[in-house]
Amino acid sequence: MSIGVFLVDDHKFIRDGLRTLLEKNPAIKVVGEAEDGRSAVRLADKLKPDIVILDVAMPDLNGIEAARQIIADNPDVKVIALSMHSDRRFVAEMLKAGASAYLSKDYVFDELESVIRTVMADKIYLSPDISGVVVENYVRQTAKPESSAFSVLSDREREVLQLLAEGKTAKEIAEKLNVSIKTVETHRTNIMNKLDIHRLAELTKYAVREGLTSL
Amino acid sequence: MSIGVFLVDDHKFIRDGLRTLLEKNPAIKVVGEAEDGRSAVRLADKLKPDIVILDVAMPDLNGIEAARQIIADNPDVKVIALSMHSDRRFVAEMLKAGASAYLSKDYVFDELESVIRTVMADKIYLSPDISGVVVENYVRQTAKPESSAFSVLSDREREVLQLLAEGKTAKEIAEKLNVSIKTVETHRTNIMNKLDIHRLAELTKYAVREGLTSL
DNA sequence: CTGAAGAATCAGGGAAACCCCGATTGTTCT
DNA sequence: AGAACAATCGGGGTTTCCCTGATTCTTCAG
Repeated sequence: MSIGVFLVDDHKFIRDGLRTLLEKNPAIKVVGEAEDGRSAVRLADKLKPDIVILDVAMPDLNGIEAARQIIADNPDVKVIALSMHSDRRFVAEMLKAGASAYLSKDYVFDELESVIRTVMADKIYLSPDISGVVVENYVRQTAKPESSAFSVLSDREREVLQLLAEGKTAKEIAEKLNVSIKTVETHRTNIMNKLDIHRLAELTKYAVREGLTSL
Repeated sequence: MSIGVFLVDDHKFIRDGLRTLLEKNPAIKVVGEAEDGRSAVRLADKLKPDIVILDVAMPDLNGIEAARQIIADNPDVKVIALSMHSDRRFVAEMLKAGASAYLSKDYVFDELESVIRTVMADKIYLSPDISGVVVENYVRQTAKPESSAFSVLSDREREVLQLLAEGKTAKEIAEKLNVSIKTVETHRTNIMNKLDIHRLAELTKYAVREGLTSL
């Protein structure tokens, strides 16, 4: 039986590239695609893939958050994270979220097959440039209490923060999340209190720094 | 008679470093310092320096805008721009603003004296890594119509945009600029219309991309 | 020189955001 | 079981946002 792969990336040409690459291997079948985190979470439940290949930075719901939710819903799925940059925070958080592999896009086309073999064997795969980051972080792990959004904010709050930083109004967020405006406003207030940032502009910059949204 | 130099940088340690460096030369006298663009403009009028050494990225009023205003008020002054990065846009805009020199901070300590000699002789000085950028830009100048904030927005609008992106409210900006809140709000509206960006979050990200503010 | 265009200034008014309350439900951890 | 926290909603008041319209002044081309 073939390995079902689900592709999630906001750039179509990358999805196409991955699909082409993967379909050269008859043991692999691409069962679906998504271009943002939210639909990825939704589709993952339906498609029941063996592997999700997931971009770290995406609109609407970022890759880390999406990974968290996908893995929570489907404990057996293997998540392979793709990233443009080898940003420390992303790597750490992705792995905490339960990803099985993290590779920078430069290496994707060379490594993808061996990555899939590795994760299917329940092992962790890191591309060469990432391993360094992980080790380095591991070494000085005791030094920093690792504050940042990912520890202070709850999942939902990070989600709201990302949408806020993408320019959505409370109303739009409420509609998207299917909750009341008041709920979103409460989240916003709580976020601002937790971070001690009371200006939308500063919040936006914070979100960019934290990788919750891109410029 | 000695050459009067006015130092403008938001990092004290850089001002200190420059001062130490400059004062080794008896022909040079540091006549003052400022740590943001707005006070730089104000002080430049009083101090009447021969040379202003100006950081490109600063809070409140950025270096490019400050250079524009300082040169407008004091046509004879020589502006030496300092920059962390050799960003194309900054270089181009700084030179358009009338700066006499542009050097990346890596080179400051080696070159500063010869830079001062050069600009005092009414010549333009570019540090090695910058010259390349300028030439490159010159080569492909015909290609791009060079849109970006610097051509669409008026001086005042850029100023307001920067303050907005720094998290200031309309009220605070109004106080700082000594105009009515309504004026600032109109500027904001005009900015949004010109850029076709109608969300503060997106505006903030735009300002960061354009280098009007930093993360 | 004159009219058009742009820049800077300000006001009114409706929508949205912000903020301080309080409240319920469910989970999790001690 | 109780405490702590997350997520959900509501009331109600202040402030900010944002759009429309309007005036003055400068600039610049015809």
